Order: sequence, then C-alpha cells, then structure tokens
Amino acid sequence: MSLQQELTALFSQAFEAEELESSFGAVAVSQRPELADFQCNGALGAAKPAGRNPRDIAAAIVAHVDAPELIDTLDIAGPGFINIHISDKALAGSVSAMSDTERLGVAPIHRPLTVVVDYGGPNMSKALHVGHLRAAIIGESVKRLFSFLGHTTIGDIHMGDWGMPIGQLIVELQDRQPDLPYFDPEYDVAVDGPYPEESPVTLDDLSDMYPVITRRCADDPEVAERARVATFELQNGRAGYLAVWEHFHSVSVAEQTKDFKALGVEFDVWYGESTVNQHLEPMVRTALAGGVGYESDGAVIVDVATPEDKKELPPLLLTRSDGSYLYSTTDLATIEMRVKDMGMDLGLYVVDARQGLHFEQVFRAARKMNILPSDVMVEHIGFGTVNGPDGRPFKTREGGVLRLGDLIALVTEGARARLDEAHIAEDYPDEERDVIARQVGLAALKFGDLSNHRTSNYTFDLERFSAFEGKTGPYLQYSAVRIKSILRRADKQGLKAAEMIPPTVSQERILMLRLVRLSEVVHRAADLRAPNVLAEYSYELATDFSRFYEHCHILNEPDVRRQASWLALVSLTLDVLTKLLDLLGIEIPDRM
RNA sequence: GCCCCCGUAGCUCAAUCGGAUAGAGCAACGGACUUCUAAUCCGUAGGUUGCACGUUCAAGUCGUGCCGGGGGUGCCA
Repeated sequence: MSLQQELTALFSQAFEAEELESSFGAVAVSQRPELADFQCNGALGAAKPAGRNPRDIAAAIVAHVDAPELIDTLDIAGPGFINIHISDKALAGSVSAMSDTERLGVAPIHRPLTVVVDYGGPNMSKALHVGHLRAAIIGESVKRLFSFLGHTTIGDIHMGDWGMPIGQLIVELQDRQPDLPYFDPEYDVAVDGPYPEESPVTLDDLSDMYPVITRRCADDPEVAERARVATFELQNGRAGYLAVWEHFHSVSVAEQTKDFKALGVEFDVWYGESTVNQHLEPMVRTALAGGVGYESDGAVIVDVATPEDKKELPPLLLTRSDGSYLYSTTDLATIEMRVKDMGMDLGLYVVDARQGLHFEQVFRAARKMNILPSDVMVEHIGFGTVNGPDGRPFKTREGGVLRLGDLIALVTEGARARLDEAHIAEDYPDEERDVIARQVGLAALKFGDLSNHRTSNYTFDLERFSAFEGKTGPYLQYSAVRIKSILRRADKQGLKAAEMIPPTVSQERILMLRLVRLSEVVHRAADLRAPNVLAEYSYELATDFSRFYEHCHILNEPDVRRQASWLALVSLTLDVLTKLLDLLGIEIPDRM
C-alpha cells in the first residue's frame, strides 16, 4: 500500500468515527510543500452537510488519528485544511518498500481486463507524416501503461484499407496505366495466368497519386462516381481490383512497418477495415432483419438519436445507396470481431478528436445492434490536431507535408550535432554515437509531444521537437545516465547499496517524497488516459534528482551508511525513471 | 443554424477531476565547472487565467451570456 493510501485509510476511519462520510478522508499530496507533505481537505466538504464548523471537524479528526510511527505532526490551517507531516522513518520505509518489488510499489488493479488499443490507424497507400505522430506515440504509451498495470493489451493498428480512398486510387491508377491487366474485365486468371507479382506502384507513387485523385473527385462528379463504383466492385470481390489492392497493401505495410519501427511503436496485430470484409454483409442483413437498420434514400441507416439528446445526432450510415460500405460499417464489424474473437473488455480508440461524433454514433449503434454487450466498454481517446505554421491542421490530402521518416532524421541529426559541439562522446565508437543520437532525437520528439495534454492542439514547430535543454526528453535521459554513471563507478569501487535510512538533507527528503507518489501518478495517468501526467511527473522526478545530485556527492560521502543508503535511493530513482520513460516509449542510453 | 473543443507570463505549455500564494520550460538578466557527465544547478524579472454576471466557505476549473480561434454537422476517412 502506498503512503497516500495508508493515510487515506487512516483518515477515512477518523471520519467514520465522527459519523461522517468516509470518503472525506481522502488524502492528497500537499500543494504547499513548505507547509506539509500531504493534506486532507475533507473537513471543508463535510462541514456543510453535517452543519458543523469545518475547523471543529478538523480538530476532531486530528484527535482521532493516532499513528506516531507514520505521522510526525498534524496541523489545522486556514478554513480547515489538515496538514500532514510524515515521519522521516516512515518515509524511508515506504521508499525502501518500493524497491523490493518489480512493480515499484504500484498498486495492483482490481480486475484485469482485455484491453484493445486501436491506434495508429494510417490509411493504406499513404506515407506516414507528422500527422500520424500523435496517434502512434499516444496510443503506444496508453497501451504500455495499461499493460504495466496488469491488463492484457492488444495494440491494433486498424489500417484504413477498405474505403473510398482505395476506389479512388484504383481509378487514378487506371487512368495512368490503363493497360494493366487488373483493369481488364475480360482478364481471366485461369486462361491468362496469374496477375503480375510485382507491384505497379511504390508507396511514393501512391502518396503522390492521393492528393491528385482527391482533387479530381472534388472537382468532377463523374470521376467521383467512378471511384464509388470501383469501391463497390472492390468490396464485392472484383478479382483485378483485389489483386491490385494486394499490391497497395503490401507496399504500404512494408514502408509503414519501417516508419513505426523507427519510432519504436509496435503493434500486436495489423488488422484493418478489410479484415472484417466478410462480416459486413451479414451484419447489415441482421440489422435490417431486426429492424434496427432500415432503408432511407437507398442507403441503410441506423438511428442513434435518443429523445433525451439535446443536440441532433444524425443517423449512422451502414451502407451507401449503391450498397458499398463506409468506415462506420467496418468499425462496427470490427467491434463485433473484437468482442467475439478477441475477448475485448475495454476498447480504447486513440483517434483524432475530430472524429468524436463518428465514434458516438458507432458506439451507440453497436449497443443498439447488440454487437456490444453492456459489460464491454468502449471509449474514444481523442487527441488534438497538429497544426501547420498557418494555424490550420495539416491536411494530409494536400501533400507537401513533412514525412515521419524525414522528421526522425532531422531530430537525430540535431542530437548528433549536439554531441559534436559539446565534445561529449568523441571517444565513443561510431555505432554507439549513432545509437545515442537516434535515442536522444526520438526522446526529444516524443517528450515534446507527450508532455502536452492529449486533447490540446498545437502548432508544429521543429524547434519544439528538437530541443535538448530544459523540460525535454533528453533532460530525462541525462538524469538517468548520470545515475548509471554513479552506479558504474560505485560498482568499480566495490561500493554497495544498502538499507535506506531516514533522509538527512532536504534534497534527499524531497526526492523521497516524489518517489512515493509513483503509484498514484501511474493510476491517475491510466484513469485519465493521459500520458502527459507521466511526462510531468518524470520531469519533476528528474529535477528532484538533479538537485539532490548537485547537493549530495555520493561517491565522496564519508559516512558509509549514508553513502550506501544514497546508492539505494538513486538506484531506485533510476528504476522509476526507466519505467516511466518506457511507458512513454523513450529509451535511455548507457551514456550520452 | 445547431453541437463540441480551446482562450493562462513575450513565446510554447502545465495546473493532482472545486482547495491555501496559478506553476514549468524557452527567451531576457545575474551567478556556479581542478569534485560522481554543465544536455546541469542557483537566483532575478515576468499574470486582473479573453470579458461580464452567477453558484460556494473556496472558481483557471462548475453554470449562463458575450467576444475571439479551431473543429464537426446522412452517402470522405
């Protein structure tokens, strides 16, 4: 049990003893560190319903709390805040207990769930660019976080590979290379042999074609109509289109795998819209048979509005009027698959916040169509847009955006330049310098994004993603590297970490107080699905360590008990930092 | 039209789901390297939290209205 949990239990009992709601006993970290370590504000909330004076309640609560081992002093301040000073001994004991466990003292969850994290979601046939950064790294972080807490997680890239864009690309390719066998309706594999094995296009070709055909469809209804027909025919199994789809798919997956790998993002499954292809028609049929779905203007729709709604909610479209399917359809069938085949208890959709309405429709329709049981939860974890310098979101279909691979190269070069100018790693082997540059560059990139709140929009700024000083990823790495260096030297000198003794200097005490918060921070980050909570805490932990480092010279410490205790303390700090950075998807070099 | 999100220091962003004196980084200015890695540390300065009412012991946070920005809104994803 964490220190905060112990205190909360203690104060909850005290409130019960006063015949007040035990929930008023919630203890939080103090916001005024000069006044207290922890605080309980319950007396303020309890006063009104109980018809009592908050300060009197606080006094009564304090009188009930008797834990001399744990608590040094209790003060009542202001209107009725109870300020708690933890005893140094209890603090050291609590920190020490953290280092005894793999979980670093993070409280276990009540019920492990099978959590499907839907993130990444690139469209097939598009090179990854900065717009894909957030989905990838926020999703990766959320997945790692839930996994660390003890849930079973499945990360699914959920590629956009079965919708209108594919039909559009087919049309564009047909116009560019009309003689390809894929477009010949007369082509018969049995007679003419199999379709060519080699792809007629590269991913670069497809990426170039994308904005062109999008524009053409917008400008010319006839082209748009052809794209619709092509989409319909693809979804209904036209052999040539399926064959060319296979090429689109394989060149896309090959390139995107590289990009995601470079980013340190790994999916457990590479499913996509097309995965549920076979289930679309039966699902729509069932919806029609049950009366949940019905025809309207030739399309099949599901009403998702309820009388309680204040805003008007448009119905969800299951099929277009030509019978082809939309991403609503594949999203619904995907829910069905995840529930039936993957045992999903909780689905987290890490997708652009602008798709909020879509997911509200899909989730409601899924309940209504009985493909989402009441005990399975699904949530849209929306995130803000990355805007261009003009203040508008990067438009993925207008082309001319920064490729993800180029971005990674840029930040890596930046880190490399920093190494050179500081003459830091001149004696390291070249391979190691390369690895360090890559790790540091990625850390800058990821932390620059993850330290923002998920839902906030921000302007893309290369400087922001390639800063190595101050509140940055490299600062966190640097802190960890300094600890590694100390531990290496200590080891060489035969110094060993030993029992953690109560803190003797303020920097040490502050660091300890920071460490014991870990459990609450991790749980809070998971509850809010907000990696920036981890990022913020990581930075604070690193600054606390840096101050301790400046003030307490471990290797020169004459008091051997103190020295051994400090070694244990920084060793734990390294473990916690390593874990936190891992949850953010950031690697730590051995030296930098 | 309707709905959603945002507006915090010069800039980029936080703020423990209503708590005490709104915090960081960058930029600016001033200090600290013969000592475990200076990608560091210490200090100074910087604010009517868009505006106005309201709810409450307590509002950046909740409610209403307004101003400004972004997004969404049945056959794109």
